[in-house]
Amino acid sequence: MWLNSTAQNALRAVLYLADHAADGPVRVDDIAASLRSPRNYLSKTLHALARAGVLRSARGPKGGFQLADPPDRLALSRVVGPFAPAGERRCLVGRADCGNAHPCLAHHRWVRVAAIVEDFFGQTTVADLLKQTAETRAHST
Amino acid sequence: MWLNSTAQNALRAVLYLADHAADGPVRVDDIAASLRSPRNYLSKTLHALARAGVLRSARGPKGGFQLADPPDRLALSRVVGPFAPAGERRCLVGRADCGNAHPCLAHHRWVRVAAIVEDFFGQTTVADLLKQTAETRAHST
DNA sequence: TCAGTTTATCATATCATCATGATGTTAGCA
DNA sequence: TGCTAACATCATGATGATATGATAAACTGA
Repeated sequence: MWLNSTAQNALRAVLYLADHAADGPVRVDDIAASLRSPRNYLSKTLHALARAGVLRSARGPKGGFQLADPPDRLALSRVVGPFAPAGERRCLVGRADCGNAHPCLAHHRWVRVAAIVEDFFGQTTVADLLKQTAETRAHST
Repeated sequence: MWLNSTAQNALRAVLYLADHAADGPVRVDDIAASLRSPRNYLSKTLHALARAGVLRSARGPKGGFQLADPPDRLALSRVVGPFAPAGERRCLVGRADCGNAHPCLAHHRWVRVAAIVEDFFGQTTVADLLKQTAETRAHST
């Protein structure tokens, strides 16, 4: 819905890595198989995350990808940001000059909603999502 | 940001039509010139809105487009909905089977945010946005 | 150093979206 | 009827996202 499929894959891969943090570096093949995601395309995506400082990558035997920071230091915006369209504006109708100074008709109502969404990505960490499962498991058990 | 450019054009065109409701049918050429939007592409977009019951279209002299309902009966979701990707799911990471029964890791936190956004589109009407300008004008005058 | 493993990257293919131009279709009016 | 105005639609192309396959580069362990 809100994220393009590349960003979705990136987020799923990061969650997978966070869940397998204890295993050390994880190979692209393993992640791709688990997510049922195309290998080389995922490789490119993960490499972009490495460039963004979200992951660390290592080549050769014993190589693979792992988180560069602990999950509670990793906000979703850092995972998803590298895959957002370049000129991402905040105007609902796409006006380049829309802002508090020159608002479009929808601006004042829309900024409030947009802020909530941005907060979600900025405040929620990967650790929060993993915690969520722990709670769910506690309930369902 | 959140809407593709077709949906943005649709919304801007509808706002334009609501603002010029008194003029009777408005020609595509006039709308396209005002929005600086490609004529034929806009025509296709407006036709889709007509099929969706948002607009009425008439061909020939004295023809053009106009709103099918009063602006206060026209929620933004009706304007924007016809241009949302078909399989639009609500799962943040794109899992088809994600829901309260089989939640993905992000589900519980994300549904709250998604609901707020959906409320915005469902509750806000075109009339609300026009009203907004009136208020802004009142302040700035 | 050499062989094997794994990521990095390039060239290319595919598909949907966005867009243009040409042509078809319908309505009003003399 | 026939002309003109206006929307409707078709064929085609441009662009960017998604994806595949081949190859390069780097690391490990022997």
